[in-house]
Amino acid sequence: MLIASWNVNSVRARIENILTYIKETNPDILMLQEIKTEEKNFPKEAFKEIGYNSFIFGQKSYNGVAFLTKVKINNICLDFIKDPKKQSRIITGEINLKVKKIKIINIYVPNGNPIDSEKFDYKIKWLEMFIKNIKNIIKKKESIIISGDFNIIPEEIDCYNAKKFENDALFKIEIRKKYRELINLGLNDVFRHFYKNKIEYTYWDYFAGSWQKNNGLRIDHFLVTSNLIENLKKININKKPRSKQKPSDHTPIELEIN
DNA sequence: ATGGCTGAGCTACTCAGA
Repeated sequence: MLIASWNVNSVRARIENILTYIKETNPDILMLQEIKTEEKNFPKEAFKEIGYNSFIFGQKSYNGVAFLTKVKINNICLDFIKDPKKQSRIITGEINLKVKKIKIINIYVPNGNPIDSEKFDYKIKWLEMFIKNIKNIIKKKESIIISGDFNIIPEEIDCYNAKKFENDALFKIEIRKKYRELINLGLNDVFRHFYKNKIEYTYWDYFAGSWQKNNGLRIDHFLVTSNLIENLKKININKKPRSKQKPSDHTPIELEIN
C-alpha cells in the first residue's frame, strides 16, 4: 500500500498539479494539508473521476486537511483534539492492512511564528493536546500512522541553515522537544529509520531561488508505531512536484507499507 | 542584513505562511 502526504498550499490553486501527481504516482491514500477551502468548494468531482473518494475537514482561506483515497477508510473523525481556535488541522480514520487495523492521522501543525507571540503559545498548546491523545491510544497497543506537515525541523541536518532558524518556531528547542516526546512514546520517524544521516528536504520557500539553491527544510514527516516497523517497505521524498510550474512550496512524502 | 514570493478574499490590501 502506498500512502502519500502533501501540503499543497491550496487545493484549488493546485488542482492540475495534484491530478498530474496522482496519475504519475497512483497512491492508495493521499493526505492533503493546507487545502485552504471549505468542503463545499473542494473539487471532489475531479478526484472522483480518477477513482478517489474525498474526506474533508475544510476551512475558509486557511488550513484544512483531507484524505483522498482508493481504499476504504472507516471511522473518519474531525475532532481528535479539541482545538480552542476551532481550526481545521487534523483528520483521522482507520484502514485495514492484512490482519492489522491501523489508525491513520493527517495533521497540519500550527506554524507558531513569531516566537514571542500568542501564535507560538497556540502551537505548544496544540502539540500538548495532540501528544496527550496519542499517548492514550498508544497505551491501547493500537497501530498508528501519523503524517502531515508537522512544522517541526527535528534536527540540525534537517535544515539548510540551522543557525538561522534558532529562534524560529520550526526549530525552537521547546518545539523540537515536543517532537522528541512523540518519538519517546514509541513512534518512529520513518525517513530517519531508513536513512540515518541523509540530508533531504520536503519544503523550500518561494523566495529568491531557495529551490534552485536547495535551501530547504525537512518538516513533513511519517511517524509509525513500532509494531508497524516490520511492515515498512520504503520511504521517498518525491521532489518532482516541487520542480513544476506553479508548485506548492512543499513536496510529497511517500510511504510504502505492506 | 533584509527582503525576497504565493494564495485567499475581495477588487485594495491585509493576513498568513515558514
